[in-house]
Amino acid sequence: MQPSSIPLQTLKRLPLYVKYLKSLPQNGALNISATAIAEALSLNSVQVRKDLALVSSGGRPRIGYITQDLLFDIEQYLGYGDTRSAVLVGTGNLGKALLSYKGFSQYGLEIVAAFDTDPTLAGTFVHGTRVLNAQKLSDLCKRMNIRTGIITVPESAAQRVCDTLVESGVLAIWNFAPTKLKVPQNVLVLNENMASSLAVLSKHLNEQLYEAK
Amino acid sequence: MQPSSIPLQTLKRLPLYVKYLKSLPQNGALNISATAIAEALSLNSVQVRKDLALVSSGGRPRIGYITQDLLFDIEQYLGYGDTRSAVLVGTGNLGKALLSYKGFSQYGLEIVAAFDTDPTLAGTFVHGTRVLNAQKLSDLCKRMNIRTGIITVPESAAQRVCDTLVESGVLAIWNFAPTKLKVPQNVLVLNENMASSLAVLSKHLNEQLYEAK
DNA sequence: TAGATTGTTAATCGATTAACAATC
DNA sequence: TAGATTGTTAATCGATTAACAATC
Repeated sequence: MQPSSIPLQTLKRLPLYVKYLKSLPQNGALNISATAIAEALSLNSVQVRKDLALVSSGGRPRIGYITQDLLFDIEQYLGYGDTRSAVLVGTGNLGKALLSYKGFSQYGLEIVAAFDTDPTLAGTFVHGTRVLNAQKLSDLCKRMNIRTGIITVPESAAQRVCDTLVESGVLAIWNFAPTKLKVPQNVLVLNENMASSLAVLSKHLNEQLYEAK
Repeated sequence: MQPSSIPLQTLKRLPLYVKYLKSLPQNGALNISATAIAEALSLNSVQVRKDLALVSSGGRPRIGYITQDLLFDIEQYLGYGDTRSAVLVGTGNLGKALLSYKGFSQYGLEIVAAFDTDPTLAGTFVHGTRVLNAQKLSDLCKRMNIRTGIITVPESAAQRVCDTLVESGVLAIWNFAPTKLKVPQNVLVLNENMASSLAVLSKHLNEQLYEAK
């Protein structure tokens, strides 16, 4: 497999296709067209065709794709096949919310343990995931070859946690703390930025209310 | 004020500038340069200069901006001045996490009430916010002129909640349910899409692990 | 003055959309 | 066959980055 580089935006849309294909009735039509997918997801049909062409070669004019084959190809591409183990650090409200989120395994991610500095939490379970003392973070990551870390600690602790994760071999970090993490070049940090979203919402409202006058 | 249209990406970066400017020591330098901001946030300096020029005219060569004036201009632009009231629907784990998030008021958003269909929750408080029966959603939105709604209900209920919000005058919806909401053209829906983020993480890992071989 | 920093114009880049030939 | 659907090439669009003159 080539470490081929598809456009980032395409990559982000692939899970939408997976979700839609899975939502189709099992006893429905055998085939699905890019046009139909585009229609259902309110996307441009050329865009969908291009996306699909990048990860599958099963498309046939007039017929479309065999639904199950297409689904397989996309999941294959995304690497959903082999489930990835992840750790979550920080079992505050947001951490708990993520732990309770049922959808992760569907996307090939399994949170094998959660960590917190509060010693009274050690040994407890949150939504079925064991909480361990933060001191054990590095050990467990190394021992289990963990490559993905989710950071849901307060801003003040985020960089320290990040450093520990990186030092323990983690290569991808999903950061929910509102801070810019410093990492080596080979480590990917994905920031979930609520403030940016709020700015977009807020501005839209300003404009709507202004124009309404 | 014009309903001027700055680039979406600029809009998303503005909160980062606000946060950084607020983090500076009160007794520090009076001025700040776009160059310094860019450096601190790991952004391109031309990009920052362009962003700032769009919302402030206080920049002076060799000197930069007066920190407090710049902060005021950005916040002014974002409309953080007048706090916006919002409602949150669905007090599951994610809803609770958002309610506990202290940062909203900082961005001009105040969640005035939360709603849930579970009648046993009615009248309780979650992190200081009152939980009301979902039946009262429409009434309260209309009465309080609520323009922003946050949806943290399961996918199956999301569209129904969305319809109620829109019918009650809400113009901006922050959707955490993994579904595409149908709304009139003047309503903005901002989707918080965890699956897309996971796809990006997952792919990066594939490549890292592949290349490492 | 010298040079750091601004704002702006032009070039580049990445993604979307339009146009269209190929094909089942 | 006719026409729906594919994949691809070209045009457009939006954002980033480079180059540079203006200025304090």
